[in-house]
Amino acid sequence: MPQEKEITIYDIAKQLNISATTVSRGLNNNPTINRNTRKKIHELAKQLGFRSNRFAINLRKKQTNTIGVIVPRLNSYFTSQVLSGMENIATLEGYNLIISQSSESLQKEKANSETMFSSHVDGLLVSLSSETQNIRHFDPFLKKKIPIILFDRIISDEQCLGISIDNFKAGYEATKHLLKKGFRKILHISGNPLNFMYSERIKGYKQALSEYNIMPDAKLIITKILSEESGIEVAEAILKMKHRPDAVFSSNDACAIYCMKTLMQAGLSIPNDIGFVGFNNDPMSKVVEPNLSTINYPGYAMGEAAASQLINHLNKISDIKTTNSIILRSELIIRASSLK
Amino acid sequence: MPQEKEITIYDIAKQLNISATTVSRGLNNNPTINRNTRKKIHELAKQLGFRSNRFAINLRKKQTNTIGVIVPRLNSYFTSQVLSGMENIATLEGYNLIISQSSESLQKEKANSETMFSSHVDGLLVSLSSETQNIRHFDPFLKKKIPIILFDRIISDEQCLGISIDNFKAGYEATKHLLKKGFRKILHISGNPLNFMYSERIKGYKQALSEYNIMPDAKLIITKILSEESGIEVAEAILKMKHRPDAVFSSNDACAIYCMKTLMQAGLSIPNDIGFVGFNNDPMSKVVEPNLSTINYPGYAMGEAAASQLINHLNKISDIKTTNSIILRSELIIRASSLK
DNA sequence: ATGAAAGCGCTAACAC
DNA sequence: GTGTTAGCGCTTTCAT
Repeated sequence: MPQEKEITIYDIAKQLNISATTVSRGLNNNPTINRNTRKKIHELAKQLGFRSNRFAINLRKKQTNTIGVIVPRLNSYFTSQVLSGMENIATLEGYNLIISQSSESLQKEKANSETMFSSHVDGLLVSLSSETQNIRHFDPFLKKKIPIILFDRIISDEQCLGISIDNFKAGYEATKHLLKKGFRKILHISGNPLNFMYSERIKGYKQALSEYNIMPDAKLIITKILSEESGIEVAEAILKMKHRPDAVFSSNDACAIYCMKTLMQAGLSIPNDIGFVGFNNDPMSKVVEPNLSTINYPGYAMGEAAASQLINHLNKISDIKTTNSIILRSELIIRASSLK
Repeated sequence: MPQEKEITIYDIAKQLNISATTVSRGLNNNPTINRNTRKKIHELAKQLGFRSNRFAINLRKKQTNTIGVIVPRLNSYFTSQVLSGMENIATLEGYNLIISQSSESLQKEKANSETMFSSHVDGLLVSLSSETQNIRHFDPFLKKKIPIILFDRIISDEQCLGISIDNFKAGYEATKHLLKKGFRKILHISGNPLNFMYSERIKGYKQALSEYNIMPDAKLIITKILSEESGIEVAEAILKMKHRPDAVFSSNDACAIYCMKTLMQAGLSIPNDIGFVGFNNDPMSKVVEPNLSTINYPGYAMGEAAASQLINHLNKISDIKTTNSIILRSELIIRASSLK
């Protein structure tokens, strides 16, 4: 199979005895070009197997039709949902996605952003690493008016649109639900509260408690990295407590599930001894027995929203700057783990 | 914040009173350039906020440092593992990943491949859609000697390296294990057997049976799309059977789990009434009770292997053509669901 | 309705 | 060790 030479608009021009300019215009369906000429151009292009060279186009137009995506980790169910939503919109709109993960490291996030920058992405979709406290490392993009949309793990910033759920409301609803079901001493497993999304959930948790005249107890708010292991650790801590909580609200399903399982192994009954509500609606939450009540976190919708907002902005259909945040609907899913 | 003009090597050249060529060489650390000059160039570049224009480079070099990835679906645990492995290697080696999903549709797979083609990816990493029976739609790549590596969902092809596990062996080991534990009437839930990976597993299943002098029974091999729903359907079918199987080997964990759960709800005991082995080692398999025995499917390692093979080929360190397939180690993980 | 010419930013051959 | 020159493939003035 011989390596074929790449066909260019000049090849088409030569064969048709017209100029490259005309070919270029014809290919782009510029209406100033005669219908007939256009048709001929398209036909020959197809016949010769012409494919336009994106790099020449990019070089000229200074636009790449590429969107950069940076996520904390690729190997999570939530991320895969988000990417799926983004990919659908991007493909539909003729954009490519280039994707990288920060592995929850600020340093890697910076490195990724540099790569994205020198790849001249048209826009950026970012979910911040857990280490990230500000977004000054994205300033080069902002300086060049390259739009950035933050999603899920966001930081409030004048320049960037943020897309997330109402974490306060979610935390409030989860806690309120447990209270309604008669649970009173509710332990909360949180991620790093320096992170806006976790601090909001804590606020919601406290608000719900206050409505039942319960003073939040600092010892009942445990900060963890929300892994399976930390779920087990929390369970072990609970087992050692003199006055055990009667419910747990965890900011993550995996953590909740392994906590539950460890407690059950120790002989406790869920939800009778301890009720549980998780967060994310991971597929695991429907598998564990009893099924875990949780907050549905709309990953796919979030991916779609982020991508279409960005593309609309790029196409000047809308302007990110006029909106500062978009709140997606999340909802409490009540299952057996919180029904005494 | 004013939109800054893009800095080019000419700007650097002018300020340093040297030629653009020297700047280019200096930036690329070409040793023919004086150490001192190089240092000056790098310093000024940094100071001016210079970023090289990939498109000019690509246009010249006809190489994009971009790898295209096409997967059947983005929103799966396995895929997310694979991508994570690929991303790590690619970033390390200075390659970008552009990612798209076929949604198990041949037509979308073709469309994706065209986009990748016109994006001039340096190479392609593909896991085929369930509809795909041959890879002729990738011929344009092969004609241009753009390397393609197939992974997971592969088809045997002269031109492409395939990376997968030994599906025959995995099917054999899963079945053999059940037989060893005393199960004799083993139902197998398979994906579409036109697909090589599933047909191999079936062969392994049959081989194990034959070693125990058990004739495979066509009614005990059920072809499904391997979703949660099909797991439930299979369970319902089993409940209606006169002579029920005493074990199930499912080619997918989710399917196995929902089958198990449905049977348990109907009062059957796992593994005493029916033993179970799944496939993939999904996180769910460690959550369900009893824990599901399964085949560990090394997604992360597969992603790494595929990416590094491709990059080595691109860097002429190795040649894909000399290898035709790479088999990754998979292993049986024995848990409670198959221990009578 | 079409074309000529210039240039996007970079690198590689060839010179010195 | 460094510079000159040409050209990658395309689009976009400005002409006609």
